[in-house]
Amino acid sequence: MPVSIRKPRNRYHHGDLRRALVTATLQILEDHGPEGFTLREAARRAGVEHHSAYRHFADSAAILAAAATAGYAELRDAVAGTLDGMLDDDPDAVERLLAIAREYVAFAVRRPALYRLMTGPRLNESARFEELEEVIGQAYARVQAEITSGIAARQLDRDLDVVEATLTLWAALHGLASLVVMRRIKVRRDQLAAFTNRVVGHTIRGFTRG
Amino acid sequence: MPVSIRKPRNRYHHGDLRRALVTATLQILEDHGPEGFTLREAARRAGVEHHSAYRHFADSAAILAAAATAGYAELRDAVAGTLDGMLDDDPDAVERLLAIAREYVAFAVRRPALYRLMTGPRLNESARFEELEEVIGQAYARVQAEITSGIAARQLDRDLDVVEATLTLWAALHGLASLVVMRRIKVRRDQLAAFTNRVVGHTIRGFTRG
DNA sequence: ACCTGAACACCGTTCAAGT
DNA sequence: ACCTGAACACCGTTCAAGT
Repeated sequence: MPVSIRKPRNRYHHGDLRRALVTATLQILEDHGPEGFTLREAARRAGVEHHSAYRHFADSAAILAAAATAGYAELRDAVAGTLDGMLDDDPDAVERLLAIAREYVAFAVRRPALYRLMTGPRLNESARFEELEEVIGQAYARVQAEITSGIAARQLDRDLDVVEATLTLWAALHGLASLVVMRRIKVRRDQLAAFTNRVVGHTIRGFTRG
Repeated sequence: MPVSIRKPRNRYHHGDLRRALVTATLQILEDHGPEGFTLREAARRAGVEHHSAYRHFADSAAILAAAATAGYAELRDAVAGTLDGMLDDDPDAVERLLAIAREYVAFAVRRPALYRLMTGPRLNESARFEELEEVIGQAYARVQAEITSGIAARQLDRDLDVVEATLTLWAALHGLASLVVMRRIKVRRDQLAAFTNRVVGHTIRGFTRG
């Protein structure tokens, strides 16, 4: 008979089944793409009977929403990290927006299946998921703040509509990332940053001078 | 006993089951979105036992690919029709590219579920579907031709890389259409054309002047 | 509180016939 | 040639227990 340990680990997930299911979902996405996800497979990888997932999520869409939320948080942090890392050099607004673009596209290429989930039809009725909407809003707000301060610094056209410019950049980033991830645009990895600079540069150039 | 008619209509689909399945698929998309499609539901709407679909399609992805092919053909024709309709007035390249943009976004808004199918993850391994790739290529080629002649007419920057400019515009169109269709950007319908002009205008302005 | 287990109505795909 | 029908291994979700 084995010596019993104090902390009862035999309950297996110790209340972390929620996290385990999200982790399993992210793994499934990497292994089999967004279409490979099933609630049952996630439960299988987490080592529990599939019905257990309903203790932590309303339905299978809620698990995907949680994975997408983690993805947007990573994207938001990657963008913020890059911008914060540039603070010392204080480059101009165009450079900072290009840095956002490179980071955004790099994220999509780094996690293609997760990116497709985050922007794909399975999250269509995502208004249900507050936390997801919030973290998307945070990522968006960071981009808008950069454009706002670029205008204030007179490095972008002072007549620019901030909201519309942010949406324009967002659309350009998503469009490019999406086409690259879907392999409709083929770029070598070591060319990706330069390619992103040139493509998004066209749009950002449209933001300068009146 | 009913009078027999010469043409044996009782075979029900007369060999048009393929078309009937694609039509049914397009209807399902309109009714329930891209996630609502199942092979069995398409067969049900076409009035046949579900297995009959395998006589005409390799698998369920092939039915979706056929629906997407029809969608890209419609998009290609809509864009071409708009451009051809402008021939008399001979407007400049910027105006013609904006017309493409408005038509593209209008198509996506007109057929949101079809658009999401056409650009979504379910068509990921679309390289299998020759006809689909071909019709996408045709739509793409029409856009590239406009940019090429815009450069020749000195209305766009002569140093523009035609391929990269086309990819840039394509990304801008897809990004905008996608965000609108996914309801991440909310625009009133009667504002959509003007909004598209302003958003894509930023990018196209990046194509002008050296 | 958290997880199991059986059941239900689906799904795509394969095998074997029917006409 | 084209469609049916039964079967198989899945799926998400619900109901009812188990500890």
